Amino acid sequence: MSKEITSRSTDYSQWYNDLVIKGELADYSAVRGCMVIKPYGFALWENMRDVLDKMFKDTGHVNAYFPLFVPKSLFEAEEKNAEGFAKECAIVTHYRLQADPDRPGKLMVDPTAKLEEELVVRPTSEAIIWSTYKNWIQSYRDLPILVNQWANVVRWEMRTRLFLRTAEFLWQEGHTAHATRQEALDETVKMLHVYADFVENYMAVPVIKGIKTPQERFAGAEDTYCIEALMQDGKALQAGTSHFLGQNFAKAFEVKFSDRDNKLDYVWATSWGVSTRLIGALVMAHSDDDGLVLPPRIAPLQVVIVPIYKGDEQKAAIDACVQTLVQSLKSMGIRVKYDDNDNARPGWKFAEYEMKGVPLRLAIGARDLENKVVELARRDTREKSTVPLEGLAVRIQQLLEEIQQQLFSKALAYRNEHITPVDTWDQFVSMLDTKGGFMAAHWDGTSETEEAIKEKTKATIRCIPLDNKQEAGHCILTGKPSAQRVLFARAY
RNA sequence: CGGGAGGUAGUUCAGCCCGGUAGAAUACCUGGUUUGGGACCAGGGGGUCGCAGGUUCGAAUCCUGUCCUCCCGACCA
Repeated sequence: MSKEITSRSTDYSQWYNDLVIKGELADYSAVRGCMVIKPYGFALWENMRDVLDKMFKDTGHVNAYFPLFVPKSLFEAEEKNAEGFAKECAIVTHYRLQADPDRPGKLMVDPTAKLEEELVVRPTSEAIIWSTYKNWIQSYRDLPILVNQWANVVRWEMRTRLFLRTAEFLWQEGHTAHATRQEALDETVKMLHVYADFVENYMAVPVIKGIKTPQERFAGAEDTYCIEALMQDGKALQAGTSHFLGQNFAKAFEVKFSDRDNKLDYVWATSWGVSTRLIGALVMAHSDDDGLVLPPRIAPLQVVIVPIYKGDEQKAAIDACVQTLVQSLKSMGIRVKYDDNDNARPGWKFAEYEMKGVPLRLAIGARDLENKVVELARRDTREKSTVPLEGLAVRIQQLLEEIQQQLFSKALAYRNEHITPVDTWDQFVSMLDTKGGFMAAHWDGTSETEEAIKEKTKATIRCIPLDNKQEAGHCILTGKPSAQRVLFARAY
């Protein structure tokens, strides 16, 4: 039919696009590199956002909102940060349009409405936020500041991909200010763990927690911590980052505080973020050639019920039975939909909800009603079974939990199988090409070698895992001594 | 930004080479029969052919420009 999906083996990229478009997560838009997030995709984002937001609040953070625009002079204050983002900034230079005298009915930029100072559309908000924190902080009593903002940002990427890299995307960015280096470091690591907790336990995507090399570090950070996930095509995806910013932004924006001994010092900072890119990770981690597979804890719909009937009489009997079931499911907090739309037949609905990744599907017909059973189908395993109506709601609740665990276990097994220790250059190259995934390899610790490896293989160091095992060895490229293995992969 | 492909009905596409007033499937609307894996019959509506210029008696078709998308590459906290 018109909704066929390209298989992963035929064309992985096209498969991904098909899922996003045909699964109705998002659409292309009239704006280069920008997508429309459709209601189903946005419902998914809302679920993710709500869980994360609660986690942030449970760890003492509060939400605020800062402007979309950053005056250029503020933006350039922290030089490394500005330099890192300069190539992908959208700039507002004018504030008015006027009728175009040469083209009736058309508009042109009013050349007299040029801004004194250009405004940068935020690619990240450190600058505007730290220029504000300057006014909020005078004493150690004003610290810490633990603020998060849910916002959109713009990065003018050369090549975009739905969810994975769009010119505009939604995210949250935490920006915290602390009195001591240690406190800021603790916060950086704490939020990394929050992210890992969320991605693993709600999205069912296993991640490796680690530190970026200087080469891959956030512009303006002293250290960048990250969580790295593995996709089904063997490429890695950076799923979230948490940055220890040191005193860089405090110095750039002159944010000082008096400590207990009345000595002035610069404030210590962190920032951390995850974005709608996580949806891309989710899609690529679990889905199959029949469509999306969504983990129950964040699936917009957890259960769909499809009636099968001949005539109004049967329909009415099924309605009555389903109504009770729906009520008990809803009372347990389960997101359920009874799809009794008469325009689509059962087979069509089955295919549709499989495409959309609904974890559980119930089919109930007159035959089932007589036997007091329903047909229960799992999206993840495609298993179908006939189960009694008696105690169904509880069983569904358990099953959703089981599916959640199963998805994680499966993804974890795949991920673990794809961390390959390699000891020679030939092995490194051939495993990258044939198997993919992470290569655990020795590296001499220099940016030059890292760059050379990237140039030769397109593989980058995804991270140095936290609590990494120390082990003497030799760099796979240069043969120089190395104290530990780091994780290389080709990445999105 | 470089290379390749593409934009025609809501959607997927044919028509373009060789200019002559726009087509299929599907979706949609109406009525009926249906309903346990993407139903069937009958009738019906829907497109200034991405946009802007140009050539021509005449442009979906030829030419120029421009916008948007996809794939590969470069770039990318």
